[in-house]
Amino acid sequence: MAICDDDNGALALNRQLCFALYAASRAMTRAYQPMLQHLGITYPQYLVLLVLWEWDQQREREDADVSVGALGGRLMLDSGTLTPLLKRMEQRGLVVRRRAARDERVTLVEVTDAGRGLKPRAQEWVARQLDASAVSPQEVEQLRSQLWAFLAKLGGCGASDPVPSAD
Amino acid sequence: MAICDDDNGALALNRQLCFALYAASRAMTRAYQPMLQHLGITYPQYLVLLVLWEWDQQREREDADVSVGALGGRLMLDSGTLTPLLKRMEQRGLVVRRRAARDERVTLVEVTDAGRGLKPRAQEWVARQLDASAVSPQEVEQLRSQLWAFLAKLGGCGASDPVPSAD
DNA sequence: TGCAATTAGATTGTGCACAATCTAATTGCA
DNA sequence: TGCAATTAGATTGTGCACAATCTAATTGCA
Repeated sequence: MAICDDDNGALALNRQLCFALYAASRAMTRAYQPMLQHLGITYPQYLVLLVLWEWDQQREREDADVSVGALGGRLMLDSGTLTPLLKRMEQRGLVVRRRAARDERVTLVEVTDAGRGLKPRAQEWVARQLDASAVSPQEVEQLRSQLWAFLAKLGGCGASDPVPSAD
Repeated sequence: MAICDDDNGALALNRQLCFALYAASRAMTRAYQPMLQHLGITYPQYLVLLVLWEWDQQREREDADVSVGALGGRLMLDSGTLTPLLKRMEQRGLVVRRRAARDERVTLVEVTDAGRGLKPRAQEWVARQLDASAVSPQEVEQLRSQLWAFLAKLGGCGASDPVPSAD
């Protein structure tokens, strides 16, 4: 094979990014394992709870219920992923699922007290990890904003940085 | 609920990063779908091929065979993921698997001509995408190096940037 | 106002990830 | 030199992701 290294060119460069994303995402999941195992949930279930915790807090009005579609929109996941995941969470008593009264096609998801109860523990763990971590808040912020800029440019189905410029 | 927004604090910040990584990784996979479907492979299979193409080229000596373990080390995947994946690739004629003669515990993986044949098509597609993309090579490079720095700090099991500082 | 088109989830099937465990081959030391 | 410890993959089981399809509810227009 007398082909020089440049043969890889664009492939090699692009590969670095697609592989880096893939590896970093899995490494992040791995880093959360000790906490998740302790709480008895999975990483995607944790992400669902983060959204539910946030929305649970924000709602002032009684009818601000969360549909499977709204959750999927926020997490960019479809019903094929969420339906079974939410059923498992329901079995563990973390959420309740019920059909909306005014449109029976819609399934509403609500976090239970048990689900809310996991929040302080998660919060404490995350805060401790950030303190102990070699990664500075500035690095986290920079990486986060670059990832969202990248996501937006990938034309990702309505992807928009939930923290546009300042928080 | 009279809890103020700061309640989310570290949780919200950290959440942005872990979710951004998760979403960006899946968005990247999604962006590759048109090509992957055309080639009849999956995203992880594509990553395996990238490694095999690279190593296939580099080997000058006849015995530079790739073990499942070496592949797993490079991709940070274990045998539970790779074994079935490689079997599927073997069934499609993209790779050959055989036991090493000098250590029967080791399984060697080799890319076939059919597997090599996909490379030009992948290369062309990636080059075209990069040209058409709204993302500049500088952005790609910056994001890539930051992800690797982050990966290394996560203490990721021997994770090291394959392109340490310059390429 | 009835019926075609749309919409929201649920279901089905394939392919990862990964923890836990198993099996067979190999090492290395008593 | 025999046998306990180690090592490399393979296997098993659970839980995502997601494309494709299905079903039931709802809309909206002829």
